[in-house]
Parts: sequence; C-alpha cells; structure tokens
Amino acid sequence: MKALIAMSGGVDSSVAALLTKNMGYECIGCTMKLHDNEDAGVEKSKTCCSLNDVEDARSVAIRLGMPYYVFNFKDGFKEKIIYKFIDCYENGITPNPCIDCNRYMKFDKLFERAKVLGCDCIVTGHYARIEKEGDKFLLKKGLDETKDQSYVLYSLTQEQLAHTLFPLGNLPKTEVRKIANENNFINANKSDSQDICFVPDGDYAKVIELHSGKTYPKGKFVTKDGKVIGEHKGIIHYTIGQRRGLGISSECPLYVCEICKENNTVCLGSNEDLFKSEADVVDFNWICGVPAEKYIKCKVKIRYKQKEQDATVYPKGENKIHIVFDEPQRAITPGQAAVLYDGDTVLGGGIII
RNA sequence: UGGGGUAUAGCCAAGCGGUAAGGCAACAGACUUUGACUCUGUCAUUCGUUGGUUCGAAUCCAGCUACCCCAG
Repeated sequence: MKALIAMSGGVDSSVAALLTKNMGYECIGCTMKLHDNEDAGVEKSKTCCSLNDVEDARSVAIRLGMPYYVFNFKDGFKEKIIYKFIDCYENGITPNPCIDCNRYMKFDKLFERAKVLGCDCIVTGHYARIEKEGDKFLLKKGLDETKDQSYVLYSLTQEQLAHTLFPLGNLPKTEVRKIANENNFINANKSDSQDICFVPDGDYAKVIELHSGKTYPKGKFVTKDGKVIGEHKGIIHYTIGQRRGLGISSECPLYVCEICKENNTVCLGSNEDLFKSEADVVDFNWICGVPAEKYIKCKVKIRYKQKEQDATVYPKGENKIHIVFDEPQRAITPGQAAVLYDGDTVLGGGIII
C-alpha cells in the first residue's frame, strides 16, 4: 500500500508521516506550496508553507527515509481559496478559508496528485477519525476533544474517506508532541499554526486589498432603527457578532448585527440582538452520501471551537437544510459552516446563508 | 447684554474637605489551523484656568475662559 502524506512542516503532519510509515505503508512526503508570504513582505514562522516550513517538512521526510516533493498549487489556491475569500468579504459574508483549503486543495488537487503517483490514499495530520460501518465510511471526531478538527472536514465524500488516513485521530496532542520529541523532529516544539495562513500578520483586510487591488468605501454605522451613529471603514472589516474595532463608545458594548452590502451599511446593536434560533444552510454535504429522509434531532456546530448545540434539522432537497435550534444561538454568521453531529459522528455540513 | 447652569481621560460619568469609582472606546497579552466572541492586563500624580481659604481642595471662595439654557 502506498500513501501520499501532506506535510505542512508542523508537528502534527510530521508525526502522521511517522505513524503511517510504521503501519507499513510505502510513503511519499509532500508539501503543497500554496502562496508566498514572502511576497507580502512578511516572514513569520507561525503559518504553513513558508520556506522554513518546507525545510522542516523535508527534514522530517528525509529522516524517515521517504521521498519528498513540493507541489506548486499556488494558482489553484489563489483561484479557489483567496479569490473566494475576497468575494465573501466583499459581499458582507464571513468565509472560512481553512475549510475551502481542505476541500479544494488537500482532498481534491492533492487527491488527484496521489492517484497520479499511484498512491492508494492520502494522509493528513488532522485530529479526526474515519471508521467503516457496513459499506459506509464514517467521519468522527478526534479522540482528543480539545483538538478535534472534524468540523473543517465536513465536505469529505465517501470516495475521499475511503482513501484517506488520519493517523492522529486516536491520539492526544500531548502524545503527538512526545512522539515528535522522541524522534528528534526538528519541529517537535514548534508552536501550533494559527491565523489564516495567507494572512500572517492578522490583518486580513490588508491582504484583501492587496490581492483585489481595490479599496472599499467607507459607510455608515446604523442602529436597528436606522439611526446613523458613526462611520465604518468598509464592510470587509466586519463580521457578525464583532465588538472590537468599531471605535464607537456607548453605554453598553456594541456588536455588529448585520452587514448590508446594498446600502454599504453596518448595523450595530446589543449582544442580545445577536441571538437567533434558525438558520438556512446550503451547499450541504451529507457524509453518508444521501440526505436524511425526514427531520432529525442532532447536535450542530456553527463555528469552530464552539460546543455543539441541540437542534432539529430539516433536509431541503439534496444539499440544503433548515436548522431550528433548541436555544437561540449567538451570531449565526453567513459564510460560516454549520456541521451536524450525532455523538462523535459527523453527519454532514454546509454553509450558512 | 442681563439672569441661571455646566466644565473630571478619546466619549459618557461618579465624586459633596481626607489624597481621582465605573462604563464605552483604545492598546497589549491569553485562547484559536477561519472571522469573531470570551478572558486577563494597561489606560488622569490630576479634575477648564489663575489666585485665595485650609494641616489638607476636583470638592469651599473670587477672577478669567469656554459651552449650554432662559430672557431680550
């Protein structure tokens, strides 16, 4: 059996590579070159695919005695992730590029590449599990609840699940670090990645302006009854539920309640104003391949790092659902993923509109 | 121009003779493979200004300045 291992240069994928090799697979290590942070004039090591990261990945691959390649996926990444990211923000929507990257890069382009190289499966360092039940593959949470990444993998199909390995799914993060240390991996104590990889300094709006070549017009901050209370910096700077950076002082903290692209306005209100009980979700992927036949009671996560919430889900055709939460949820945000769980098992997920 | 009122941080604001609360904003950390939320921390040696009274003044008194209101 032959495996293509996606190595970011971090601890997780390095340990995943080791474990895959130990399972007896013939392994090929690779790193996807997705963008150039160096171009943006930033060199920060906390992100994926910088030169340093490539060197770290290569170092581990060599130590493990496996061939190692760097794939240039910059064009595809720009097309599928960065441009979509920009498009969302321009329309007052808040994207999750990590999910798109998994979907279009790791489990599509890289998947294709694996086939070309004659690999039977691809391997990543995600904290999630794949189990087979009958003739269906199940996507389950990582055993380490604090690191579980099943949320960002909801788009996987049966075909992809059948040819994917998540060697870290059963391990706690502490154990992964320990294995890395025991094997003297160069990145054993490297900090976890965070922030959007193509936005290394946290200023995503600047990156949008850089890539789009546009500037975005200022507009009005309004209250829900239409009163103008200030000027915003352009709608790309805001997301639902946001408090920081509004620059408006008032009796109580103000939060972004609504972004209106048509009027170029941002509606502000209190924390209470953010709670809603229903959401519509499109582009929905049922992991098992077929929609539920009727409504189901399950748990739903509407953002990464949120405890899943009880809800009733109504399937609407092949790839849409309507969600009614038992308790109103704070800041249900268009563009973010809603992922359904039955216990540890991911039922599916889609994009909130 | 008369009469009255108010001046405390970027904004709002407590303080009423004993050594500058609090909220909002901002900033810095923590958290986090998205954006957010959240949490922690920082943020007036000085109270419009100049004098006076007092052991001690943001607090009391007087002048000046600015703004607001009512008259005209």
